[in-house]
Amino acid sequence: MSTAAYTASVEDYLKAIYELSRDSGSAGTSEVAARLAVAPASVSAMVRRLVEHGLVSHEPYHGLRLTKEGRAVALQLVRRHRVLEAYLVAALGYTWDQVHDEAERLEHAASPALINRMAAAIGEPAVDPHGAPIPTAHGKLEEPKYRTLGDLTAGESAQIVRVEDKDPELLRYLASLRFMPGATVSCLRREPYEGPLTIRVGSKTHVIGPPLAARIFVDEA
Amino acid sequence: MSTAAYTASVEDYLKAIYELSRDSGSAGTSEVAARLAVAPASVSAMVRRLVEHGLVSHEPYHGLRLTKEGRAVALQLVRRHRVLEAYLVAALGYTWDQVHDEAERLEHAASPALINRMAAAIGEPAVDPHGAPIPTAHGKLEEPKYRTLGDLTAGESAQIVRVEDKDPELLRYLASLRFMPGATVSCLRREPYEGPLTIRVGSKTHVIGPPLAARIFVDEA
DNA sequence: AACGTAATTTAGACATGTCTAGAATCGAGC
DNA sequence: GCTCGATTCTAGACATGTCTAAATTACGTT
Repeated sequence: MSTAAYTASVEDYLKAIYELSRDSGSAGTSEVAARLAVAPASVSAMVRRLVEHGLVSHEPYHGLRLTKEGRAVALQLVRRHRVLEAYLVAALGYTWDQVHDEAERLEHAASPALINRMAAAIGEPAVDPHGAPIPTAHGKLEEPKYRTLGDLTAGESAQIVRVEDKDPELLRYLASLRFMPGATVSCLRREPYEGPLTIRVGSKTHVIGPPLAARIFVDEA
Repeated sequence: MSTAAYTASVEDYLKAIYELSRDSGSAGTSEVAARLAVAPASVSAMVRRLVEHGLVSHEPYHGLRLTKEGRAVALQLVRRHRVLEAYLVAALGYTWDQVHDEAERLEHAASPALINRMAAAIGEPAVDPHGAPIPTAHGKLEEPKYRTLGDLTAGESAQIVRVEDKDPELLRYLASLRFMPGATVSCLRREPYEGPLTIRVGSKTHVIGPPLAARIFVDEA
């Protein structure tokens, strides 16, 4: 519980650990260091404090896990971030490649009340502009594991539901291809040996490589 | 010029010095300390750094002045603060007593681009919800010195143009009296020896003391 | 089972911004 | 012109969050 106010750094570490351990269950020191662009030693130092505050459990040399409290803090930050992104696009005319950095700064300063007002003003969206689901004010979040565009077999159709959100250049490229959440796509061809995929979206076809295809998430059409 | 990014603390000090020296020409160490709720020694330490960065000039024991660069930074912060206040009221349904604290946190995180979008979205207001003028994106600000409600002579009428903005309780009280920018007021009576003033606004009359009257600014009706 | 590499942690340093305690300075009143 | 009280500055300490360099641990390979 606790309404303790944590520093921006503490929140950033918790969010990083949350996102890294979402798939693998736990996060490694240098993974966290890489994501936050700090030295591994800095992570060790911070982790000591996070453990003291009961936000993280740490088995030395074997990884980090969030406690219940740590996860709650992380989810509130994720909510603030995603609501801000959605609001900037829906209410202030931002494009989806411009919102990540702005939200990254605002998320530490915006009060929960402001976030709730913003969410209400744009109709309580369920996902952010990149298709990432928004936790509720009570910290509930369902984050389905989708297949990626690279998992489609030739001839298969699907709907784009989410894309990776951190790289503005990637987002501009995807927008130019109309590879955006809601779009229906068909896999026309798959070249063998990890070769390129031919994808149709609308009336256009594009050839993309597997690394890009792995960053685009799809669901049943 | 310089697009150097200053820390939130540095910006806060510059804003405090700006606001304190606006009237008196220069600001004292303990005035700044009181406004920022820090010890005078902390101000001395910070001032040393501000001088090194060319943001403040300091004649030891005799006060602080902003340099051109320091004033530019302060004015940008003032702009961010006042645009945020105006936006929260106009676009998100905040009341004028709720916006100061929220804006105080957001002002350090909001980019100039966001501020400009917010200002555009609500029609480029000239003043914030308390009547304080908003500096332009280029840092131009005209801050007239108004008379106060306490300066009115009996029988005189005027228009409220601005009120002090930092005390939420005061703002709620003023709102309950309809003492808000735009309202036309008449001074019906002034009791002698710093006595209370009888003020009419709309169809109602209120009796207020000189300390309160001094915090309400008026102009020709 | 021992080795070597990679990951992790510890040790010690630094920058920022804060504090308390005490020294220096100013200026008003005598 | 001197003294006293208030203001301001300096000195030294501490908390947070970061770094580099060096020590430690884990684990796959041999």
